[in-house]
Amino acid sequence: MEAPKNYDPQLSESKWYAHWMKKGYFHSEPDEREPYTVVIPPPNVTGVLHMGHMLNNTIQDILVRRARMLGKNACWVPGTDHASIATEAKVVQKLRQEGIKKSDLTREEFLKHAFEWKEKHGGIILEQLKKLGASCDWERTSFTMDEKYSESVIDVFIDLYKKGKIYRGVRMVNWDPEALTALSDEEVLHKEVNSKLFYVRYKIAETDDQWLTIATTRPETILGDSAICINPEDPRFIHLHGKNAIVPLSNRTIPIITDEYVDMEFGTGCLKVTPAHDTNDYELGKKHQLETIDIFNANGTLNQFGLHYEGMDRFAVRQAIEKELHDKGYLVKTEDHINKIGFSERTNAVIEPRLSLQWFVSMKELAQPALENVMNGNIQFHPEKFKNTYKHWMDNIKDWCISRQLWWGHQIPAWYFGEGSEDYVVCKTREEAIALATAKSGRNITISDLKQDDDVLDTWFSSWLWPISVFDGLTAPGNNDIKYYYPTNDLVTAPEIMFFWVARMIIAGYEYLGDLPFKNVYYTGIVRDKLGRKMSKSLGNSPDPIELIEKYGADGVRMGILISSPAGNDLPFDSSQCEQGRNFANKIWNAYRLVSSWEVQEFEQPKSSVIGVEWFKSKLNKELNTINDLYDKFRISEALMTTYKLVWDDFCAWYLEIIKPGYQQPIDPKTLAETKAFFEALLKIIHPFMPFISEELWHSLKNREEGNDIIVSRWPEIETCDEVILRSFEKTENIITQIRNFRKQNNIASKVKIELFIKTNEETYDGSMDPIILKMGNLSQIEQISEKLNNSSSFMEGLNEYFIPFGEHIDIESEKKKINEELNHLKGFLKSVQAKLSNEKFVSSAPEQVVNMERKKEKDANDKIALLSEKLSSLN
RNA sequence: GGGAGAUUAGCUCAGCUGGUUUAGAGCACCUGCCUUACAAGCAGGGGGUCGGGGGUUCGAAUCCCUCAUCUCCCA
Repeated sequence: MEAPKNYDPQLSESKWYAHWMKKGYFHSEPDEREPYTVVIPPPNVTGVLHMGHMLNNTIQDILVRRARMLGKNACWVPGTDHASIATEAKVVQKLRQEGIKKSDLTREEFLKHAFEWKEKHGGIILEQLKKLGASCDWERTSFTMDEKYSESVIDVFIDLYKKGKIYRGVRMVNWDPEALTALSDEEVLHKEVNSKLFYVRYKIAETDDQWLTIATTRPETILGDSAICINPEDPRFIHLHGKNAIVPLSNRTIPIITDEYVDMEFGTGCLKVTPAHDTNDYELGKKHQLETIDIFNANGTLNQFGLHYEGMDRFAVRQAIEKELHDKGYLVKTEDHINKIGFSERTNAVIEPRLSLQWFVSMKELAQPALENVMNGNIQFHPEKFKNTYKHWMDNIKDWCISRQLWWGHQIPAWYFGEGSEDYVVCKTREEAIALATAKSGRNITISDLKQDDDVLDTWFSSWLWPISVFDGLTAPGNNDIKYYYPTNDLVTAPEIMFFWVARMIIAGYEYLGDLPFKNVYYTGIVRDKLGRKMSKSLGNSPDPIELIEKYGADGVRMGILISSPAGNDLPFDSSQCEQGRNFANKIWNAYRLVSSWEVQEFEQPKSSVIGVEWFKSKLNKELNTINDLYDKFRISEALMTTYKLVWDDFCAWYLEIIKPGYQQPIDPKTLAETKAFFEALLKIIHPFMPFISEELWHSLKNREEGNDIIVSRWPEIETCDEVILRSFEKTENIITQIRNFRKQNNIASKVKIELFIKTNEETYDGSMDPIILKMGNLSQIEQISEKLNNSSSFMEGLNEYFIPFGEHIDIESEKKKINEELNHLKGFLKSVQAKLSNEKFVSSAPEQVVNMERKKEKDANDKIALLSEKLSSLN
């Protein structure tokens, strides 16, 4: 049965994916081959596929498939991340819809709900990746809360604690009043916001009517003020040194202190100090031993220190207090002001700096090898510019707050046996805890005396072990997998999580295995919509990837998303790009239809086919070489573009047209065999980008033995490439284009045969390409002549002149115009060349080669101008 | 406020260890074609002086300075 005109992706995709799965091609076990390992950036377990995943996983699949074809033992480990805060937020929300409050549940009950949710929604994203064609080793699917995995997380906590790298302490942390947890610095997004600057006056103590004015963006925190601070150098406020001030509304007396920290230029030069609610104020408070008055509850409402505002939300209080300050004469004025405010990455709540007791990892020392090995190139970033960002962060690395006041995650293995700040032990089990606590306290501790820390660990405290723990590298050290697959090869991820994840994996890699976790990091860009906005669920501007796949085919979408996406660049995505991908698939499909339609008959290979084959062999090798090089440089989208042009332009538009027999004519066996061999090689090159159609046609092209699938075929080897024939063919293309141009300008149908005469002025002309020109130009003959041919249209290629005899309706004027345009161009060119050559300094100081080149340009241009001028005069 | 990067055809990007022809590609666009592989196609074509200014050099999109605009990271 004849193949349909258009390629239908639906028919091949599920078929071949199932076939690959059945054959176990994605599964990897250690063997004697060279390993090629990629670990997926684990998506949130309850997430759904978005365009960012599509880009990211397409790139990984391309790398993995190519490595497999290069004969490596390719292993792509998939999995999901428990994403503690994001998942917990979703579960809490879902429970709320059912009328259940988290606070009404015990930890165990809540976790039961969470696991149910995970069972129901977890892993949808992995199923979606299969639609994309991702060749992950699904037998190795990991989850950051798997038993072994969790064990390794806890082990690492204990180990770092024992090494003194983890400590517990009261610090100013980023508090998310909505999720009711602390966040790491990296989880806070700073945004510019229009706000107001409030000028509030404070009475100076023991005076009747002396005041000072402060400027603040947060008037509600007045109730937590512990001091007023001025710059000691500020001449305006010398009289305030050593005095006290009265806090409005609460009427507390607070000291006026001096510190260089205060910017005399900003606001009024008087700063109110609220150590409990601002990071800088906290530092000031510590320095000057100020009282710390925390006026907020955990959820952002005011507590008893908030006086009559107790129980109200912080933002409501800001409005109310503005009014009260105004009514009571404390508010001097307000001004519009733009400042940066921190928002929770997950809940988008305004972050409240809050003093609390948390666990921290001390990072400075741990970070050293991770910094060095990126800077010295042991780990390579693509593009390299991200090294700068990385270095900047690593040089200024801060301690990492790892405790989260959540339940979904790895519960911190600390056991408390008393109220004292040191009354705890860190260990794996309750039994160990009893023994340790007994020893530490010097009294007999029983189970009922022990309470495990309620908090869980930051999600990234488990993700940073990903390349190690998916291979059980910590719980079963030195096992075959970890020995074989680690270090992994390439990591493909977004620059946004360079600090969250990439940097910390590198740190963990060196700390725990003494080796890098991966050799290359490929940073993808952010997928944006046409308007340049980041694609997000809340904006609703992200197309559903699954719908795209249904519409354009997985191959089409893969190509569409990759075609204009160099590493590290944002990708403005428009679904019309997938059309290009779909069209390409269709082009390949039709090339196959053509090749498969030919009848074979025994006869001698036409001269044009002999040359065509010879040329394409060289062309294929040259471009394959380029493609390999681009892969090595991680210039994946350029490798795709090169492949696209090789297939569409060189193979379809040129090669197939050259060897194509006339309508209903047979083809000779030699040409057909060679063409099929080319087609096979091309399908292999296409396969990493478009796995489905390449597998489909691989089987259409030939009956294959069981197990002879393109996915496990060998990547084409580079053979020699004849540069001479390539250059000669380029000229031939020009000649044929000129002939087509002549036809078009003179309205001569492509079916009508025409004659071509050549006057050769170049010695190298050997006529070897004539059979191709004859066929592609649809010529009746090519004849060499030694004199100009009158009454003809002509063009030049190099210095050779080509003549096509005039038909009846040739437009001499347009012929002249054409020649004049070319002359003008050449004269302009010549002028620029001569300008250089007449410059003595150029001739004396430029390298000889360069000067000679310019001389040759000058000669060529002159020769050509002479020939064209002559031609022009012959037309007159 | 500190740091990094970018600015090349309508769009997305190459080119940037300075010199192989007065800048390349894909898409989009324009013109003509339903020429029996493909109109999801074929053939042909137009379009930028490389963000502005200054400098170094025999020579700059490519190096330096400066201004402008944008993006990202950090505080």
